[in-house]
Amino acid sequence: MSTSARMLQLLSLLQTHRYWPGGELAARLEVTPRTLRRDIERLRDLGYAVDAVRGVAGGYQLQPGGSLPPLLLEDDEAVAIAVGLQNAAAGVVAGLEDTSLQALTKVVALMPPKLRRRMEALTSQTEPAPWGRGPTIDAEVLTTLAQACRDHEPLTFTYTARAAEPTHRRTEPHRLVTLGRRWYLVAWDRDREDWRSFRVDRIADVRTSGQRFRVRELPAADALTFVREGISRMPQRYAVRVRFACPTEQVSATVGRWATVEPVTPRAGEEAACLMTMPTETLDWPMFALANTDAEFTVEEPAELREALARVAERFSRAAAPGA
Amino acid sequence: MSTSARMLQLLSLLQTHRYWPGGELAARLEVTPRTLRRDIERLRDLGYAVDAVRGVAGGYQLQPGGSLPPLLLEDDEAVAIAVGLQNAAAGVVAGLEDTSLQALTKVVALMPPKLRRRMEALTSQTEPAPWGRGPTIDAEVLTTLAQACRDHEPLTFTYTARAAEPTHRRTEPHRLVTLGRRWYLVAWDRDREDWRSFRVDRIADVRTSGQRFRVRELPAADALTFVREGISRMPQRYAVRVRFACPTEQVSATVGRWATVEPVTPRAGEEAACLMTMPTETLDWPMFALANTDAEFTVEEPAELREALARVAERFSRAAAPGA
DNA sequence: AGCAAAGAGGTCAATTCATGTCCTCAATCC
DNA sequence: GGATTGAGGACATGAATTGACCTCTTTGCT
Repeated sequence: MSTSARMLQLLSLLQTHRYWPGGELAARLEVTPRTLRRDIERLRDLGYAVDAVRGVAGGYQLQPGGSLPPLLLEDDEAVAIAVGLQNAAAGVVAGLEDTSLQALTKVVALMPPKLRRRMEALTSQTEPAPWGRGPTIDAEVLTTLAQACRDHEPLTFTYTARAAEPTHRRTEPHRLVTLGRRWYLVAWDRDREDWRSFRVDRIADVRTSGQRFRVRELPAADALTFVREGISRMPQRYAVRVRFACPTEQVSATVGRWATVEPVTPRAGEEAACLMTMPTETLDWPMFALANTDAEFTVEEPAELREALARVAERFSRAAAPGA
Repeated sequence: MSTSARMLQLLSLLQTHRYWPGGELAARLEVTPRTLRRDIERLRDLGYAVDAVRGVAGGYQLQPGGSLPPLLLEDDEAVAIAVGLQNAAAGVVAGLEDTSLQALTKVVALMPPKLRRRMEALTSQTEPAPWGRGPTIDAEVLTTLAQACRDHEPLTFTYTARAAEPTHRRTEPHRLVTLGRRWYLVAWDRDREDWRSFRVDRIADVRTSGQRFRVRELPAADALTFVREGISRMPQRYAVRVRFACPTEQVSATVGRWATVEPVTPRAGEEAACLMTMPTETLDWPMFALANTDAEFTVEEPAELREALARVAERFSRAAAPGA
């Protein structure tokens, strides 16, 4: 085995176990202990913190150092990472979408096909968050887009705008942005000769040509504002406003960060009161929040929520009726 | 620079961009193009699929090959991976807890302290799943335990059993198991001289001595059964059973994999019917499911759910009342 | 069609590097 | 104190690496 290959293997071995007796490492690498010591020295020169314990039952271990060493992952671990990152990119971990996507792109781009298939299989059976994260995105599509943006490769895909026939698009991808649990691709449409933003979950059959294009300048402050401006002209979602007759904490404990809760002045006979504001696309999740806060409330907006509540109340009382 | 270091750097460069003109790579590595070609050849010999595009504007790119190359991650990416994995280990992605933990252990063990701090900071502000995943676990505790189990290192920690004073424990960790969104450590308690299972979220102040111990044999088929036997003597949760007057698909679309839904024979006047069975600790989530399936249903078990439904129905109808 | 750019790769000589052997020293545990 | 295990210097041998120079092929551009 060549020296470089051996160094990689040594790093890999050091990552799987905490302690490695020098003799055992030397045997695994099929070199003399002296050479092993030299290899360890080389690793140290490269900046990796290899600790050694002397004496009986001594050995080597890889310590956290100044920088992260190259990670040598087992197949299963790589799949776990990909699935975890996909979740994170989908917005489960707020604020880390971009970075997660970046890491995901790197991992997916290098994953052998069999691992990719395993990942796909696992993702499809992953439960989407109960409050409806919206349509699931395909990791492969997303990472392909990210890569094309990064490397300025032209993209073609079919796009199915809502309530419309699928259309074929030839684009120069510019950037991916995430906005309210959704991913959008900002790209120059070569046929329409204009900038467009595409919802990633409506993109399919992505193909890169392998070419590269010259970057154009986006006629907006940045990609995010471009998308936001485009969306603001779209039909609006719900803007839920609910008034609770209980302290702020009780509500925010349930709805967490997805809604803003502010205290308001309580009316006569109330201990405390607060107002929950929550932009949302579906009414499931606000209803869940309402069910779980054990407090009286009134719906200020929207009327649809009031109707939905009435329907649920009826079904629930029928189900809870003793005769049922 | 040594050859091995250069190979690692080359791999790293190839991972950051898709295309690299050979000349640029050679310049970065401070070698002649000929040597670069030889390095590329070496990488190929190591099993990495380096593609090349010839001709004008040609270059190299790293393709997915037979195995995953050593991942060279940026700091941010590593943090994103750690956070994503922690989520996955916490049970967001069912069925991947073990592997995620394994990968997380590897990443955390090698993360420089500054990254670890960034990870901790991010995790703490991560929103726990809305339906209550239970107490959050500390990634560092969890990975330390995992490492100690793997490497047979004695562990000491303080354990706070429920409604009891914290106690100091000296243990020989055996295995971590996950059961119903919780992590348990199965370990030999050196002071009590017996096997115990500890809930990880109640463990604090973990310390490893760096020693190693001789493994004992667990008096059970495996660690999972050991924990399960211990838990089965604990107070029971709810076993929800609800009958819907709608097709199976309509229900399973909402509750997904957290509940089993089986078709049952419909009564007179019903199109279809099914039975949902769902073991749970809190009633929030089944209520959410019930609200979202747009179908009539009856609660067979437990009585508490019926009562909770009645309470919610009342509050909801009050809130939906026109006078409100 | 022809040309320039860029990768593939053979050959060779000079040089560098890696290896194993043998040695002494320094911790560490029993 | 002795055994074990890592650290590391010295040295001879042999293998690997490098750069220079060359030819060939592919590709895009004019």
